[in-house]
Amino acid sequence: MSGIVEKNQQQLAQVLKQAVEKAVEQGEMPQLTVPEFVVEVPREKGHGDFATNLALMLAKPAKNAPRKLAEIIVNNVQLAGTEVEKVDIAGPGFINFYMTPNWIHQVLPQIEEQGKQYGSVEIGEGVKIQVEFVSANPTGLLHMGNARGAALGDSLASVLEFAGYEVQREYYINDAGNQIENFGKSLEARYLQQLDQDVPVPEEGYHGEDLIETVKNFIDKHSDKYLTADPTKRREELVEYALNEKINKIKNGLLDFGVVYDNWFSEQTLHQSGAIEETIKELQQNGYIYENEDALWFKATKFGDEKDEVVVRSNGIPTYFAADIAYHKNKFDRGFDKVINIWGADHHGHVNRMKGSMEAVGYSRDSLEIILMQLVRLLRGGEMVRMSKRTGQFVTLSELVEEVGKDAARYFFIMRSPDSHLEFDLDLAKSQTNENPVFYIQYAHARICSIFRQLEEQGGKKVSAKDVDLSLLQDEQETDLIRKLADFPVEVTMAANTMAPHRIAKYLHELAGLFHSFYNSHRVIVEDQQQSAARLVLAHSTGVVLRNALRLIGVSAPEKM
RNA sequence: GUCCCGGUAGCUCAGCUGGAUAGAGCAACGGACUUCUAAUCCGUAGGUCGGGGGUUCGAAUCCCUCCCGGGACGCCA
Repeated sequence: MSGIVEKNQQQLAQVLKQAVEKAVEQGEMPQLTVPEFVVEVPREKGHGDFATNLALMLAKPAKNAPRKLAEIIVNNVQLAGTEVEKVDIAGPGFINFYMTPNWIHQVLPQIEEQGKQYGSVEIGEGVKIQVEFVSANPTGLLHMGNARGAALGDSLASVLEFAGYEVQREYYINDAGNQIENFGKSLEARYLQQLDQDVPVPEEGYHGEDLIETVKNFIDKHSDKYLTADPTKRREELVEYALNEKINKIKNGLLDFGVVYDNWFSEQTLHQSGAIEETIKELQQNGYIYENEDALWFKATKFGDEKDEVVVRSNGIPTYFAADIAYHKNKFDRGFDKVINIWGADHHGHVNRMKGSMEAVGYSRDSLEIILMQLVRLLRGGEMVRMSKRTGQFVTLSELVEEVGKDAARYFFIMRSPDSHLEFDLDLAKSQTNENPVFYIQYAHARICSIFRQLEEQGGKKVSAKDVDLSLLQDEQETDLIRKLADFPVEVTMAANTMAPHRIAKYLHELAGLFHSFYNSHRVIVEDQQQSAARLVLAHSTGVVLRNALRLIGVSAPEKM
């Protein structure tokens, strides 16, 4: 189910290879194996529809000038059965192919036929991938970093699915360990404060004011019956209640953001099942653990890391890292061929030892892929919004969605590469003007829908691409748009291969732009029935592709604006 | 000090597994609404791709080095 662009590239690569082999056979070139070469789409329109660097790559092995070799190739290439109309040799030795004017039109019936599936490819071949993202501590609310991770992870998962991978979305709930201890102490302090006791929130605790709310809810339910209870018991009850509330809030917040997980994985289960102990034992047996100052250390340096890392503290409690090793081992045990984690850049020190630990338990370090995202800078009124989790001052995901809407938020978070610091301008995201790329794209879709509403009002009807003379679409704005539609499967492939959903955002923006140009230069519904039908097919196809691409990034395609 | 990410138009960023004359959006300037939505379009202008060296037929892209900005270097997560 690959697109026509890729089909033609593959076909050309094939005939080019045969041309070289034939030339060798006839003694026009010395004995050689055909080198790696590419059939690419030139940046310049004047360089044809496709071009190859084959002759340049042959220069060394064939010991001949590239342009001379290009001539030999062109003389030997068998183009019958291809859509090639003209071949040129240009520049230092590129071979340029010009296709028949209608080669690109085939994509329109293809889009009609495949509908929601158009653009999907099969490069994944059913390989099982897990994408774990957000996994924020259930001790608080989701902040902008989590939001970026949510948009990125969900979109990446969608892209991979569309590319033929079998994908699972997972959230890891850190509901155990040290931070839960602190969480309990913080809740306890807030609880006692509500009951008029003068107890400060611990220095290393959670100072967010949302905990006050949580504790109030707890008191509504249980009144002050834990005021005099055993502190351990009191904290346990508070933690259980609060975790439940927080996780539900996180779930709902993500749901409003269009993110739905296949699995919520609890860290507690790793402690309870003994998986952590077992994993440490396995590491020990493999010789990657040693003791120092009463603590157990993992030999991360054996796997290229800078220093070793504690897995069990001197007090006998395993570290977060130990749980993480057990957790990631568990992922691979579940049969995933590839595991992708999306982390904030502040976790980068964790990457190498995590990968190393997977090697230490018998998996490949390369099967664990970690995408690090850079920070989000929030701007309002041209000024940076300061965010501090410790003081509890930050904009939450829910607040963001309420302020700018799900669509704008999701688009803004994925429109930049994860490597780039994201500048999120709240005013821009809210603005309903041409500055805002989300509206620009959605407007293109709304316009298309409007055309079909108009058509219906006039009593006209849609015609199938198969019954239309598509060769009537020859104007530049028309063919540019069709060419872009044909690129969609290529974009999906690229986005999946490089794990880069921002490519889809960029593609959408370009596609919308080409549609707007077309729309402004041509009326779709015109007197000439044939012409009208052809343009309606084009408009409809554009609508399909816009919807498919928007779906991948979780942005809606409104019919009216 | 070591490691990671970035440095491309006034601003925000694509392009980076090497290809031909480096792109987009916004901002600026000049045009287009009796028309299927002007939330749009058309045009103009804007560049030492951080600096320097190297590899090659060819470098924004790969290698080395330096400079600048951000981040990470805990028996925290």
